[in-house]
Amino acid sequence: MGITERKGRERAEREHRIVATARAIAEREGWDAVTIRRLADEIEYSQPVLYSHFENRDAIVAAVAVEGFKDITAALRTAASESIGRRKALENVVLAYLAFAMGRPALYEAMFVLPTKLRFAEADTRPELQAAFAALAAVVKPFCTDVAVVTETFWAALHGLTELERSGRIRPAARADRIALVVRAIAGSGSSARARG
Amino acid sequence: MGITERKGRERAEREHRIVATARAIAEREGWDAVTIRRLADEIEYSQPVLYSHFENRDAIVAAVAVEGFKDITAALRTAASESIGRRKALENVVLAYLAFAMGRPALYEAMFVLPTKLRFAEADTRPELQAAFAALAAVVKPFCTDVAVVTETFWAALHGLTELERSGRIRPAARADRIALVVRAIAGSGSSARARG
DNA sequence: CTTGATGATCTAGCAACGCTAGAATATGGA
DNA sequence: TCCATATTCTAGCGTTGCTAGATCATCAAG
Repeated sequence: MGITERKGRERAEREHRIVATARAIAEREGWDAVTIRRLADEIEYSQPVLYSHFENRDAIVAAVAVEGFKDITAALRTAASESIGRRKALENVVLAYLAFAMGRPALYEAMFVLPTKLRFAEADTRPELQAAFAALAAVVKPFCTDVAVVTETFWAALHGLTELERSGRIRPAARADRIALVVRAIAGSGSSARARG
Repeated sequence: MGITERKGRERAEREHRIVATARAIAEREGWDAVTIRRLADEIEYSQPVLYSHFENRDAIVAAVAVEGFKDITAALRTAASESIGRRKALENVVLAYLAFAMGRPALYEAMFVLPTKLRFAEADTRPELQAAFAALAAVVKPFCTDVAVVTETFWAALHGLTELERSGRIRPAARADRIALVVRAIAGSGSSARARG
């Protein structure tokens, strides 16, 4: 009797459709357009059904954010693995990070700007978030001893560059210069402590 | 016949009260609590009066943000001027920036996080915003040639550190280490190009 | 002083929001 | 066939930003 299983699958699939629809609307029209009524319309169920899946609207945004962390982790890992040499890896990860943020502004917004209860750097941190952090740490590690601190600061620089550029507070034209600055700050200007990998 | 002038003064004073009230509510209870009805209540006028001063709610938030930029400019200037030596000035400005952001989260949110039409790095940039940028540039200038690029990157790092720590994504305990890292990245680890001031 | 126009202010209400109580419907075992 | 359970829906509450149209105060002209 796979009845319960079938119901469970259908339920899981519906939940996935909610998240996918929310993400699609947000990326096309912004998060303001993602209303419970609109989502209910698009998945062809009434509004209360959404609340049997998620506690409230924020929980839906958070679910999209978690998807975003999976995606960015994959993007950063690819950027690192396709690079030759640790310095190039560092640089390509920076480029990949900014490309991700600029290319999917709504997704990035869900991950970092909108009020969320997702926590980092704590015991209950979700694995998706830890994985993203680890992907950043991987390319930083060859250049330092205190990996955690450097990764956090590195990440802060990337996030700051993203937000300030996205809100028009720093000059887009100077992006490459700023990136070079960050890379040099971590990898050093000359050949680093040990020779190139 | 100062009638028109008196009316103008009263109007300006009422506008100031709106902004001050919005800021006060936001800092005490968060921006969600800043509703048009609430503001109308507190200034003892009806709601449409607010719309004779500001186009919409966002414009009120923006007005508070501009006040915030004046405040942070003052804080950064003080931190710099009270420091002995350019490296200490840089370090104290970093501390002042983070103290400002952490001490007035709602104000900082209005300045950087909430959707605003305030622009930077453009012709129509408001003087308050330029002044804040200049205050950061002042302490960076002794350590580099391309002041604009370094200031933008410096600012991005500060903003990133602020946001990631405020949203619980990096460890508060490691703040001092991260700050040291940023300061060293700009000022250099040993004595900088020229001797200390 | 009265009148009429102008501008300032208010009352009342619209449409949309997140969310939920309670009715209606479908499901599956006795 | 009947009932209990679980699922889904209808309808609506309270709140939001914002606005049309009524009301009121002000002041120059007659």
